Amino acid sequence: MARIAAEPLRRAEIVQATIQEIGLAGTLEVTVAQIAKRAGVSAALAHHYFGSKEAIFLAAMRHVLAIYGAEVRGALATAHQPRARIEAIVRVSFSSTNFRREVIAAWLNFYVLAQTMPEARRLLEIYRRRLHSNLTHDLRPLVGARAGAVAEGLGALIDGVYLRQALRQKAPDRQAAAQLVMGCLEAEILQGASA
Amino acid sequence: MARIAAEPLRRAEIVQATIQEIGLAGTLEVTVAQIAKRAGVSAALAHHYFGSKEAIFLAAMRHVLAIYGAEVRGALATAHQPRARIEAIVRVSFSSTNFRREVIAAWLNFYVLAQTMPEARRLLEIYRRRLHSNLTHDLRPLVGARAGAVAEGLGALIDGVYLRQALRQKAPDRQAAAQLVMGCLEAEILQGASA
DNA sequence: GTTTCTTGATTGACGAGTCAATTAATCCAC
DNA sequence: GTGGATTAATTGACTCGTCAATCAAGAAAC
Repeated sequence: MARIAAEPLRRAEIVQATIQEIGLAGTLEVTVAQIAKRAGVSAALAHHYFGSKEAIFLAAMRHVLAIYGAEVRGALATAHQPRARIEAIVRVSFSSTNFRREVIAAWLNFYVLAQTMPEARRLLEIYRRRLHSNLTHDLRPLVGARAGAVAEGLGALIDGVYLRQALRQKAPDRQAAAQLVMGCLEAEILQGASA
Repeated sequence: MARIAAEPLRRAEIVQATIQEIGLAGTLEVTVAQIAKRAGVSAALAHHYFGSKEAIFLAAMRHVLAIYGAEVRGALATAHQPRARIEAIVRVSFSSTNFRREVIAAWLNFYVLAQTMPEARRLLEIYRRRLHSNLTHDLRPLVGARAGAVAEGLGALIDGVYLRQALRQKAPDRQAAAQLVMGCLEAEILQGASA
């Protein structure tokens, strides 16, 4: 038995390589051989640990979502006012991490996967529910009972703005993206105040 | 020479079959043979008319965008008040046509394509510019100088809401989607009035 | 000497694109 | 009108390549 557990290490390397290859191709049309080569192992080993290509993709998806989740938690840890916390979430959603080529490719392809792979759809649902829950919590003091509905809108807006920035010819303008979303939030808060 | 021009007819059939196959697979991982079979022709003929699989996909993308554009024009033709015109655009974006399985699959996969195929990105840009221009035009009377910025936000919101509705487990709630977007519009108008 | 790690080799299948050949419609010269 | 020339429409068969998954067997650790 190899003393140090090789399995977790290899798995991580393969997941990392998968994300990089997806970023390079822009597609899920990457071969297990390419992934394995980048990870410095044989294709057979990748199959040995994951069982199938599909499982490799799912592991990669979980990894990307986990990183996003960790970033959000990190940003929330230092923000305490409701508005600041919402802005933290928005900024993380448009962080440079999330606009790296591989991450963009991962998200877009996960949307495609979610159509036909129940597990992929489930993962996406989890991401959305957590975002919704975070937003609703901090919106409550700002817009009261409308918090849930506004969170729904803000979540969709974040996705939409991300999509548009990700597919621009020019480099993404993260500042503008955040401002657009925060501007919409201001409008919703004002409406709440005047209603 | 075949009297009746067979080419346009065949091309249309192949494009139609392509969209259906993409919808069925959820992916662009459909073979030319599958497409051709559904269109009732040989794979060789598809290659003969389009030259490559990539060209077939682009033609399908153009077709989906053209239909969307036509629907928008149709809806705008009967709406004359600014607010009604904007609502018409929103409703068309969430029309049952656009939530058909094939159309959803087409859009999601075109996003993926746009990362690496300049022509696909260009087509997407055209769709966005037209949407932006339509919205800005009708927003002017409602929010004045902020029309451009608000149009940007509404456009992104439409995309985001569409994405979320398209990937829900449950059937898309078109009514709720439209209301969410229109609600956001109201907030923006109120903000304009109070500023 | 047993367990884990690792791979080369292989299998069995599929797929994009090419090509030569077949069919059939249209034209034109007479 | 008629028969050959022309051109478009169409395909089956083929090429060359790829790829996911399997397996048996080789290292290496304990």
